[in-house]
Amino acid sequence: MGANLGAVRSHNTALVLGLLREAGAEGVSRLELAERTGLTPQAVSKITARLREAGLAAEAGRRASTGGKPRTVLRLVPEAGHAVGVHLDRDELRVVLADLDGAVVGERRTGLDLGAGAETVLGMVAGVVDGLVRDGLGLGLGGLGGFGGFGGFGEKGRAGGGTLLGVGVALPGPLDHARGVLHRVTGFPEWDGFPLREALGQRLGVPVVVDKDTNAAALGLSVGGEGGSFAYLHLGTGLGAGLVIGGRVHRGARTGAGEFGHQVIQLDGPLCECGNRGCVEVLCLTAVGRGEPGEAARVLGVGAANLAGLLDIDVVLLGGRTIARAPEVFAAGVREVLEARSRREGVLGGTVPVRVAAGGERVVAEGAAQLLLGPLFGRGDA
Amino acid sequence: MGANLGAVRSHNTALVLGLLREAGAEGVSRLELAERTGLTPQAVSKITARLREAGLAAEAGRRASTGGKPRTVLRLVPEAGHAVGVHLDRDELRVVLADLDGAVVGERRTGLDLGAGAETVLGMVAGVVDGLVRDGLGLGLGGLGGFGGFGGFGEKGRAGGGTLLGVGVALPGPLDHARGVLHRVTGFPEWDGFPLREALGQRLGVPVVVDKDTNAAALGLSVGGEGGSFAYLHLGTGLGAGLVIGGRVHRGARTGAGEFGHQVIQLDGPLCECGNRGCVEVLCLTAVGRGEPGEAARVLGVGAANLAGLLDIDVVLLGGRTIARAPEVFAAGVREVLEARSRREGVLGGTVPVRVAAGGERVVAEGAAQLLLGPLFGRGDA
DNA sequence: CCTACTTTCGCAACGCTGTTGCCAAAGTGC
DNA sequence: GCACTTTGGCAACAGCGTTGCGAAAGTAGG
Repeated sequence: MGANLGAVRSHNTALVLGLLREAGAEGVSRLELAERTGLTPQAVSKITARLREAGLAAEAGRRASTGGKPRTVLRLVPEAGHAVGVHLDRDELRVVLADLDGAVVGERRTGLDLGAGAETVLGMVAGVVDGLVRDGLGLGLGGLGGFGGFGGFGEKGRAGGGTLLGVGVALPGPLDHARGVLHRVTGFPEWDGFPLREALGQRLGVPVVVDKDTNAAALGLSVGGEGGSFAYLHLGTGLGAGLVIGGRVHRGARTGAGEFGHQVIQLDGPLCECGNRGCVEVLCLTAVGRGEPGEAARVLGVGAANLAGLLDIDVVLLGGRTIARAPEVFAAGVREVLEARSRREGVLGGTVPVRVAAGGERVVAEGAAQLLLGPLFGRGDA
Repeated sequence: MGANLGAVRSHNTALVLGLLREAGAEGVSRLELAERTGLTPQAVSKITARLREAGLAAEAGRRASTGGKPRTVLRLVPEAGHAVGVHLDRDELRVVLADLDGAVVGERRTGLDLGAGAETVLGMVAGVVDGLVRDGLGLGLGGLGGFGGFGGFGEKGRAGGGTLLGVGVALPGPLDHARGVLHRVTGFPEWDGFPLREALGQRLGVPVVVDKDTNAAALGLSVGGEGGSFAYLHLGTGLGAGLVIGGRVHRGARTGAGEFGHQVIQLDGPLCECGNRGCVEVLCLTAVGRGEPGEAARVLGVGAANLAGLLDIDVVLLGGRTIARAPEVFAAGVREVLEARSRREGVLGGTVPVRVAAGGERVVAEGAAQLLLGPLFGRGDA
């Protein structure tokens, strides 16, 4: 909890690295970095010098002069590091290899039966990950080792395509993010209490981070440019939410946050499989089943409006397979409820916007990779 | 956003000060502080030496020996600083004077008509605050001046009963916490857009912080010992919530968070004065009006369960005049809903506990004082 | 082309942070 | 009374961002 000089260093380094990533290929000058961090130009120079020495940043041309020496533009070196993102769904496995920028440089996709048993699935995941890394980075796992702070980016760790930071795994159902232990994957009781993080970490020899699929997606969207606070509502075979509050994923003490599907919005309504009555999920999915996406959107909108009012978020993002089948219908329907409510209540700052999340079906896997990449840029749990 | 050495210093100082406050009259030893902050004992010695020199901390006896030199116990000096908390309600004005510990050392209470106009009310508040400070600290306002960081605790600032840090004002209705501007006090349109922070600050000559009543109460309860994350549900003439997430009050970007009363839990339910249908507030208050507190508690419980599931909070606290009339009925009713839901869903870590908030009717005013005291202990907005 | 000026950015010295090594102080136990 | 344990202050230290200053690299005007 207490801060020492090392903490200052890594905090400021992460901050600068984050701004470099945001700038993308266009780059940023040292003075702009100084302005945006509140640090002195000299401090930025020292920090960027360390980053350049580590191979994480590089000079990339210069700006036009404004009457004096032109500013030197710095940019992130995306190939300096990679992370693997695994989306483990009920019937599908998707694995992506992402560089520091978050850009996908390799992808594998295959069918999967989550019920085939932990060892079988684990072996499958390990095999696909190993193959992808071997192809993408030109080397296998095992010899790479982990990544311990910034010292880890020394000469030794780099080889071929750069350091592999680790593997992020996103999957549905309650789990313990901090310990990486699954709790209860709905419909697959054989996974109860499975220590996924440790098991996969030992198998692959690199750091592994586990999170709920909705949280991973929210993290990915947050790093991808959705600043501030937002809710990602995922409507697929179930309904869940990932919450980003003040730029950080909100998981709650037990990684239980985001139980959006079982918010009750209809007292004594129809019975949900969770045992309650009138949950958003059962109302929404039965409407979809009846072929009434408009009604489903309205129900989803009521839940979204509740959430937006309670947390004062900046934007609502929609995703998931069911949304993908009629994105505009859902977006419009949810938007209408939010607009109507803000009109009546005279909410400050206007209506909360509603959008369909960018990234499509790959959003969860990309977010899973960000579980490893994010901490580099100050988006981690620390 | 960037951190420099001054930031490290004030962060660690606030951390130590916070642990000293938590320890209360019992005190803490330097080594315990070192363990709990993660700092070295020597760093703690330096920090506490500064605090003792500033008059904020003092030695207070020693522990029993465990085989060597006994530990010296340090404690906070509560009289080293005070803050005023103002609870501005629709029909009542309550002002408390609190010391660094948050203990109330003086209180005034009087009837009030919020509709009497801004200038009249402002004059009344200023008069009561000035009288309370004069009696409590043995000096008037004006010569005291503000408090700028830790340098402000120099010899000059202290006089009589110690430094006055400022005045915190809590009141209902939407407002802008950052700017201290009211937006819309329900039922009193003459306050729309009133710059309360600036107006009262100029009048009193000390820093003023403005916040919603529910947020102030939540802050007070958080500092008072409710650690972690919780929701404070306030049921009085209206229904609102104050949210504490990870030890910090969550206000949202526009201070709009906590709109709990108008969460819709009954699609197409009875019309609420806000224009929506089936809000928790209208369902709950009409049940109270019908003389059915049990039904009101059930409705409140459904809303609380939605909130608890969405945010994964540690505890639900109840407060407000309506709760105070039948505290056990409400607590039991809300608890029952939460227990039933967690039983059905098999929520990890058991049921979220429900309690009636400590502090009674003074909880908002005490929390308002914490708007000034909190930042000293790392509970501020920074 | 040369001079004057502006702007960027690195080197060196600095102040301040927490850390480390060492030792005096203040107890207990035999 | 001696040996030992534990606490906590003094002094030297390493590392952080900051400040002062000057070299580098452009533009603008004669």
